[in-house]
Formats: sequence, C-alpha cells, structure tokens
Amino acid sequence: MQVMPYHHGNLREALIAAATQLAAEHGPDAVVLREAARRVGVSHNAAYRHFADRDALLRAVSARAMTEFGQLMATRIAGSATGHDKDAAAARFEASGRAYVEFATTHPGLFRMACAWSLGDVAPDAAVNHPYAQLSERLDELVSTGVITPARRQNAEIAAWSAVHGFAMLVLDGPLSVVPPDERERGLAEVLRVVREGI
Amino acid sequence: MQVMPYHHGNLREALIAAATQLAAEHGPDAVVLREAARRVGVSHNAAYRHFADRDALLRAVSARAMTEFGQLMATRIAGSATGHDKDAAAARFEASGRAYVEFATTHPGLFRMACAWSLGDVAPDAAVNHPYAQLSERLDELVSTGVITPARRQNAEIAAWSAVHGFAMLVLDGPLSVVPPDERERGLAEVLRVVREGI
DNA sequence: CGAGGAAGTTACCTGTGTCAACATGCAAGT
DNA sequence: ACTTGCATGTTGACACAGGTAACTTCCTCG
Repeated sequence: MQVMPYHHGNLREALIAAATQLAAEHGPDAVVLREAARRVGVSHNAAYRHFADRDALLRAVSARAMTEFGQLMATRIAGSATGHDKDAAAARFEASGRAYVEFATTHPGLFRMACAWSLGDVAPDAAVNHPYAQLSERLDELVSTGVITPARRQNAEIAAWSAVHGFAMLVLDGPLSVVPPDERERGLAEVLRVVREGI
Repeated sequence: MQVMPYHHGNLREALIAAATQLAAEHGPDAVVLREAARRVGVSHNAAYRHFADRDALLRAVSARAMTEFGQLMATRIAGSATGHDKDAAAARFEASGRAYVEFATTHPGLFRMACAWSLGDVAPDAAVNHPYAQLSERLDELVSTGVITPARRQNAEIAAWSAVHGFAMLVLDGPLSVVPPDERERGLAEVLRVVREGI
C-alpha cells in the first residue's frame, strides 16, 4: 500500500507539468489551479507555496510552451537546408515561418499560452531557443547571403512576424479554421511569398 | 421618487450596451453577466430571458463591436481618396489597413471582442459594414485599376488580413506594446509596404 | 375581465481564486 | 539525541462567477 508522503518533493515542477497538460488540451482558460493540484494529487492550496497566484502559474506554463515552440522551430529549420547560399537561407527562412504555423495548428493550446503576452514578463526557461531569436538569425542570413538588402533588415522582423502570426490566428479559431486544408496551404504559401518578395 | 417599473422595456438592448461598455473598458474577460445586469439595475437572472448564456451575450457584443469596427474603417477609407485611378485605389487600400490597426489600438477591448472568433457564429448587426467586405472591395479596386494582377487576387485577402491582423496583435499586448510610437509607426509602414509590393 | 404567457425576482447549486489558521516533517544547532 | 524553526501541505472559509428552478408581476388579448 503506497501512501503518499506529506511532502511531494517537486511539487512546483509537477504543477507546471499538469497545468501545461491542461493548456495543451483546452487552452489557457482551461488552466485552473485547483484542477492542476487535483491531478498532482495535492490539496488545492499547496500551489500557493510555489506560485503567488494563478497568473504566476500561467507564466510558468507560458515559458514551458515557448520552449517547446522554439524546439519545433529549430528542428524544422535544421531539417530544411544546411548550406550557406541564398537558396539555403531562403529555405530556412520559409521553414521558420512554416514551423510557426505548424506549432500553432498542432499545439493550439500551447501556442496560445506562448502568445499570452498579457501575462506580463515571463521568465524564460533556461534552455529556451526563442522563436523570435531564430527569426532574427534567419533574417541576418538573408542579408549576409544577399537575398535582401541591409536597408530592408530594420523592420523585417515586424513584417515577417506580423504576417505569420496573423495567419496563425486566422487559422486557429478565425475564419480560416473552416476552410479545407489545401486552400489553407495556398493561403500560407501566399503569405510566405508576399513576405519573402516584399521584404 | 422615481420607482423602477417591473418591466424594463428594452432590457436586451440595455444589457448589450452595458456589456459593450464592459468590453470596451477591460476586454472580453471583463464582460460578466452579473455586472452588466447590475449596471442596468436589474437582477442578474433577468439576463437569461434574453440570452441563453454568457456566450450569447458575448456574441451580441461581438456583433456590436464589429459594427463599430466597420464604421471606423468606412470613415477612414472615405476620408483618404475619392478617385478611380491607381493612386486613389492604393490610398484607400492603405487607409483600410491603417484603420484596422487604429481600431485595434484605440478600442482594444472592442477589437478583441470583434475578433473573438471562438464564440462561434455571430449573427451580424443589420447595419454592419463588415471590415472583411471592405477589404475585398479595396482589393477588387486594386485589380480593376491595374495596381495588382488578377492572378494575385485569389489569396490577397488572406495575405493582407494576416499581416495587418498580426501587427495589431503584436501591438495590442504583444512585444510591440512597449516600443515608442514612432518605431511602431515605422513597423506599420513596413508591414503595409510589404503587403502592397508583395501582393 | 380574466386567463396565459412574457419578463423579472429570489433562492440555491457548483466551481474558482484567494486568504487565514493549522498541521507536518525535514534539517540544523546545541 | 532532542528541540526548535521554517518550508511545505492541509483544512476551512469567503467572495464572486455562471447557471437552474420555482415563484411573482404585469401586459395582452380573446
């Protein structure tokens, strides 16, 4: 007969894991302190020993989601092209954009957590490879390989990020959520083309 | 001494107005049935005679917000250019994009309500001039005046909408919420340029 | 004029976040 | 070894939200 020890041992991590699970299942609103505690098998108020309030837990989950997000993006970029020429740089750039949308569609709950900016400053996980940083690297590559001019570098993050993030939003629960996949793909391709040619 | 009549007379409208006020003040999450009823001076359960549940009220507010959104956009478009030439069409197109961001920044709560797509199908107000329809008209103009080719017309809504919507999101509570206005303006200008030249 | 239904009200339920007071057990200091 | 202290969990309570059920008021229409 296994009896639970009074002290959990690593409750903070367990709560973050449970809350991340909740977020992955049904989005940020589904992250409820009491349910996370329940799943960990601990009294609801135990959470307050590790998080000032619900928002603090949400911030931790957001950091976790951001880390997963960055991992997927890094994987997709690495899997796209390895050269140092124009084509490879362009391919990696496109891969980063596609990874953004892929994460949003395959992990909608976590994506929304990662983008829950209204939570305020989120202390990033130590191992995070931030998507924004990866985008910046892609853009630097585009400049260094001569795909785009240095003059265009300045606001390129904003333009690329806006377009891809907006598309992800439209797909998530927006108007594009009800269009067939092939049409959605054409939309994404067009968004990426506009960014790459306009940038 | 003015005594409240037992029957309000137009409770549905009054509740929508109060709820819209709440949304305008602090966003969708601040739209709480009981508070709306309180402001109207009616018992909280009276709302259920007019709305099946909270979401139904939110849908009504969303429709209201969308109407306001469309009005601003129409105003800005009308105020930008009136001709039928390329330049005028392009100016109106840009004005529609700027109006999108203007509404998002000046009415963040209502903007979020208008974009609360997860609410499901929202019955539009009768008088609504839907932003999406106005965008389509702008794009049709760009084609008919020869600014863009008909071949590019197909997915142009998606590209334009994605870019501008994404930018609005980044500005609302995203990373761009903390950058100075002039830098924000340069970002917006770049987004609009990329769309116009890439499309 | 009086029956019936629409519109509001009161009472109550569950569930959530949060605070306060109490219980437990590990670890350090004598 | 014993005790004392503090981090960690627990129980209990409160306020407030959405939602259901049963009751009341009052307008409308035959």
